[in-house]
Amino acid sequence: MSSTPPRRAARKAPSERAAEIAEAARELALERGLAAITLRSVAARVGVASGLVAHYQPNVDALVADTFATIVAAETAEVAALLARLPDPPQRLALLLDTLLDGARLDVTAVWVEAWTLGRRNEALAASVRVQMDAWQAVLQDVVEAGIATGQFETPDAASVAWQILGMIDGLNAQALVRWDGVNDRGVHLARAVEGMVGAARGALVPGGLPQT
Amino acid sequence: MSSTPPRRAARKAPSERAAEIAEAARELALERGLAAITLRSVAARVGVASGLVAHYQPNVDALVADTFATIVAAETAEVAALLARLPDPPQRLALLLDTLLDGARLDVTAVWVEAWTLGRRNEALAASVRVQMDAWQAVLQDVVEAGIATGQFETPDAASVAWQILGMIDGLNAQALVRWDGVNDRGVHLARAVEGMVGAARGALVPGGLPQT
DNA sequence: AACTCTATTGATCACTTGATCAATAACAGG
DNA sequence: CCTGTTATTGATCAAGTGATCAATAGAGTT
Repeated sequence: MSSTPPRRAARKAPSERAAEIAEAARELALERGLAAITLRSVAARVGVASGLVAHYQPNVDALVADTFATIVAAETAEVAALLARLPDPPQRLALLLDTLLDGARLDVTAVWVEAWTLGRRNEALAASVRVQMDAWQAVLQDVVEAGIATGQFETPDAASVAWQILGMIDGLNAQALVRWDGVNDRGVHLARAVEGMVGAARGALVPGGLPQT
Repeated sequence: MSSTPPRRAARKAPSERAAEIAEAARELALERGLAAITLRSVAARVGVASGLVAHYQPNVDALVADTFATIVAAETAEVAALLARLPDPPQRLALLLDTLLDGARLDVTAVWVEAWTLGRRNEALAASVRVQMDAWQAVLQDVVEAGIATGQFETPDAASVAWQILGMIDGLNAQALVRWDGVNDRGVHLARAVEGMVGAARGALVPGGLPQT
């Protein structure tokens, strides 16, 4: 019948507590957005006083920026790891498009979109956004350049094309955030568009590999 | 040497004052974002007491939603009017892409992106966003269908392609909001991608009309 | 000129936020 | 067993928010 268990949180090693705080902030961001990260909300989730959260971060802006970076870097690494297993550049690109459009990461997309806006008033976050965008672009550029090397792609400016593809993916995902219905064959349309941009053969990027049963 | 001019704002017709408030909110949104719309900030800009702003709107959420709609509807109408002067569908589509990517409307893009996020907590705004997205999509679908009618485009699903193009434009513009550099030939790449999606002839959508001097 | 309607005020309330800091208590090392 | 370090607390501050409403005063009508 003990109503409120222990009144004081167990003392932990700084690194451990810092990790708990980071994890709580991450969950909050994915569930309710970056704007839901406040000293009190994070503290409550960890089960700790608000002052402790402040103790571990110079300010809230930094916590938001770090949280954004953590979430997005994990996504980038995850997708990059997926791609690394496929040797063929067109297959890699097809898998990338397919994976990013499958709707399984809409919570991350919401974080991206929010970061674009919040970055206007949070310089640390803005810097983080630029870093993470560069990382994504690098992943894409790698694939495009690999395809050029094998002769399966042809484009004079892999970097620009990579940026372009990234922008398209972001836009389509942001759209999916607001409007699910109305758009059919998102993957197919995008694949077709990207084929044109990288100079791949028609159908080379069709998601499911070979069409038809 | 009169320090504070008139202490009380001149009494005006409700419709006139409402228009002033709407205009002030619009300017604030374009300059500092939708989040900068508060009872006090709008009131200060109009030169009026905060209570008066509240008097003209049921709540702040509604003012934000209305402001968003005003800004975006004006953009849509402006671009639609531009297009109406060109008879040829490929030319219309090329002009549309070129216009939306020219960077002259980045403030509006910022409002769009912010609305996607704020819509999560402001139902009126979310509804407004859906309406305005539909309006944009309709403009695009019109052009695509016109091209199909003349035989210059060929695609089985004009509606989906229109959504897709819209998503791509939004994404590229959002990207430009954060990163200006690094991306060359945005218009050309997008034109190439869209040509593929609508089934237009290669080069049919190149911005400047005929390439080369 | 008196009157009525209502646009306008601005003080006020309840809340939320980030930040600060003296006080407390748990742990480690001597 | 003591003692010093520091993780942790929670009250507190100032700032900002949306909303409310009695009081005020301007303008049109009679």
